[in-house]
Amino acid sequence: MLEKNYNPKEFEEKIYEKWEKSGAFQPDMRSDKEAFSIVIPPPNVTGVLHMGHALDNTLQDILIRYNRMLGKKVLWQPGTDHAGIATQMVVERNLAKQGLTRHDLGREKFIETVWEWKKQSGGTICKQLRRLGASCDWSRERFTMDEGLSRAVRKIFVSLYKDGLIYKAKKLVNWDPALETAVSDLEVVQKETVGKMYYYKYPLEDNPNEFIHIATTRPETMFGDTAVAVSKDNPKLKHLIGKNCILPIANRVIPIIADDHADPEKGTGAVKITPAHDFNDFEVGKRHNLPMINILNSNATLNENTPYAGMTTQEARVKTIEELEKLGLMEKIEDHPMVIPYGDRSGVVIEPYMTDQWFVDAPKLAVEARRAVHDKEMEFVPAVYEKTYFEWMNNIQPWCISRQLWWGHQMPIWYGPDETICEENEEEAQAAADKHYGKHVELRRETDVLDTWFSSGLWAFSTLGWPEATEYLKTFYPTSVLVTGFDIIFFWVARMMMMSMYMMKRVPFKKCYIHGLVRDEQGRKMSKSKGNTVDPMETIEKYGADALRFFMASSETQGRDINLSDSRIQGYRNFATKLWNAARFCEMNQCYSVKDFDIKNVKFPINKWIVAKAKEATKNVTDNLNNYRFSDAANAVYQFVWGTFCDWYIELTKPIFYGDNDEKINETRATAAWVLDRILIILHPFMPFVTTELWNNLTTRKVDLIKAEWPQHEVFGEEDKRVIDRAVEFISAVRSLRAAMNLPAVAKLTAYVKASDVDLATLIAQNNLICNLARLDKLAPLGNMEISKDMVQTVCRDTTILIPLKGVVDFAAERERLNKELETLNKNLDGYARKLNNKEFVSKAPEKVVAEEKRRQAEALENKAKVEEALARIANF
RNA sequence: GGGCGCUUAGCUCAGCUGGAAGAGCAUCUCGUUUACACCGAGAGGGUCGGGAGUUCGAACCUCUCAGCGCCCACCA
Repeated sequence: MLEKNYNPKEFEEKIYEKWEKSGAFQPDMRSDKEAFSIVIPPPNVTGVLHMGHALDNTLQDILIRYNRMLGKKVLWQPGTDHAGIATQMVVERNLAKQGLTRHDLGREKFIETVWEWKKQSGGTICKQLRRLGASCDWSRERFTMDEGLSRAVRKIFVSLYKDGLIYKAKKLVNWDPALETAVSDLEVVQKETVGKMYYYKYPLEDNPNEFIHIATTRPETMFGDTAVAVSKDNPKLKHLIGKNCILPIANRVIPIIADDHADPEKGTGAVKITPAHDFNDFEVGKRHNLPMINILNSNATLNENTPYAGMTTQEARVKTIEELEKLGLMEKIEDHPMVIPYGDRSGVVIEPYMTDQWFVDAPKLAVEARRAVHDKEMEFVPAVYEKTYFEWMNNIQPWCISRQLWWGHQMPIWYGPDETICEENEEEAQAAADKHYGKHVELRRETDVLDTWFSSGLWAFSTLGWPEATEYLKTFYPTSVLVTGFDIIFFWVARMMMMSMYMMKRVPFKKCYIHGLVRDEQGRKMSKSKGNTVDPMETIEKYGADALRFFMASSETQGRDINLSDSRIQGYRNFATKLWNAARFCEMNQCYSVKDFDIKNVKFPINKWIVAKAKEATKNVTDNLNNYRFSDAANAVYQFVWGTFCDWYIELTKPIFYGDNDEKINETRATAAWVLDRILIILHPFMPFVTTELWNNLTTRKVDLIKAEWPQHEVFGEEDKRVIDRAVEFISAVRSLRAAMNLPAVAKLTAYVKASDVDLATLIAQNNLICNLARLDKLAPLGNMEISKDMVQTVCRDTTILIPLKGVVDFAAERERLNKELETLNKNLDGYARKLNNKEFVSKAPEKVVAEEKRRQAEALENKAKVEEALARIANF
């Protein structure tokens, strides 16, 4: 017996354990069925589940479960990411609590500590994914720093290097002074701020009483100035080109050069050039072969190339201004709106910084990655995201992949006395070096590690065993679909495309489903600092994982952000309760007691009706899932379960179950059980827990629900829905009339019906059902009976329903009701007439549309006549 | 500056190929019934941001105006 109440806590975790233990998540490799695979976007190994994960993984699990039920060979490949910067930061923060830095430990010991930390806290998010119901094949769990994946990283690195697609260069890069590492363009976030614009002047060398006027937001960088630029088209300043000026404080002579970077309209028209600390100036410096003076230490304090060595940039700025004022060179300071780059992890100001770094030739790799999407080898869903993808790929810059961190894949680069060697391991590197030099030489390994996204870029094939030609790789690559958020398109999707096209010559996934962000109830972005985050674990605790999942699915309309809504999640918990109670109803009525009943043989109208509706709902869910229309799919099940099965079918079965027609009872029991099973099947991908619990408790089963067959190509005929559809409409019409007339539910009424012979017969045949649900004691043909003024009337299609009220009719109210009805009818009739009198409409619109319009007009005319009749009847009361 | 979206019921949002405007929540009225009050029945509520155009027909296509948002680049 089912418990009286739906209580997800009772069974969700138990069910999951059973699934996992039974190997239900593992593909049957012996099967020759079509393969379906998804690689999970690997969460940070030390991360905890947030609502974004809940959405992302719910969608994946729906696709995985659906395809598994379709009988495919299904793999959901799970794993975690070492998340270089993020993880290193966490561990360093922990060390800081003990007053230690990573340097106190040294590289080796520090890395050991990180592994230790990973061991401790690394499992959290995977446990949480289990709680959500994610049916990943955990036996294949991978980690981006696993031996196998590390080997893949080294192999592809060497390959790229030898193909000239990885190179080292001294370039200006984004430098994070807190982490003391280079970061990529994508890891820099630009923030609007109100800063200051400083106007001051540099004296000319040949006449110190003449000046060139400068405007800058960063006066402290002047010690790195190696020129001042003006535009050759600047009539006011071009006479200065070729002269020199004196850099105050430093007292260094620098040239005034002509360069179009200097916009006559901006600032003073003259711009100081600091090639080592500004991306534009760097380009100018290259054009004019200017010296590049680095003025910063790696922690962004000023270095000995400046008079203010050791000061922070802020301190140096204050000092510089003071000095300039003393020298009488300072002119004015204005507020100035500007954008300042911050590190997305560290949150500190990013400095353009000249260092040796390693780059991937992304522009070259982008060519194939672009083509594959262009040729639809990989398709974005929704398709608009390919515009974002192309836009970025078309403007792609070399990708800085070296990080001056300790936690990550150390680059497989060794330096000999004057040679750089790239091999997969030390032995090979040594051998190559020895051969090159003709003797044994000492090698020094590059200390930089790789950007985390380098190894994630290989995820689609490295997790499947590459570089080995494994069975899994052969079977599941390319994967079927990648599900991720739009914020990851550049970081990950694009990199995976480039890496996969380069190494595998095939796309990593055939489809890429992009979803939006989960926001808070007011549509604001969730963030810890705002304090508006909601922990999915708490939601699951409160409403169950199924409710949260269903919320995610039903809210997911392609590509749009989702606003979290507690009331909606609660609503889906209620939905699960509703289903639970419907199942209890079936249980109480011994629906599962009927053996050997073939659903193809149903005879009775309500059963034929619900079978047809169930098939319709199934098709609806199937079609929508096939098109990644999660909300439509979820809503189709919801609507069928609650709106059709519970609200109508169960109500319709009651008079049968409470009656004494055994044949009817038996067939209805069997049908109810069949429909409930069908519901459990099509709802399972969305709500795997409650459906499984019910599946297992209602009767003994030959198959587990997780592997139950998804109904496809059903051969039995299209059952007649018309009879019950008519009854439903009829009942609704009577109920509506009762409510409008304020008739108490206890009052049993008689309804007389005027309709065509066919309709009449149809309705009378369902007499029992209709009377029960519409609270009538009698349903009879009007026949030749005279319509009295005491009858209230309503129309439903071409059927007129008349209910005698024996003196209780409030004629004024009734007149008002009828008049209102008449008004609507007239309005509609105007519309029909306007259309049908329009010759163009009649001649140009498809025949079907015209016919439908005519039918509506005829029906409305008929109804109008009936209403007018009724009004006439009570005119004098 | 470049790109991409959004504006539909009080709220949050659906509406896929143009053919009588939908859901959930909220609101109002009423509740006979052992599946369910985490419930049932009924109802109200929309010039589909403004304007113009294409079309027999526009929430949907085109143009335009207004407001909002996101991404990328840049601002001495």
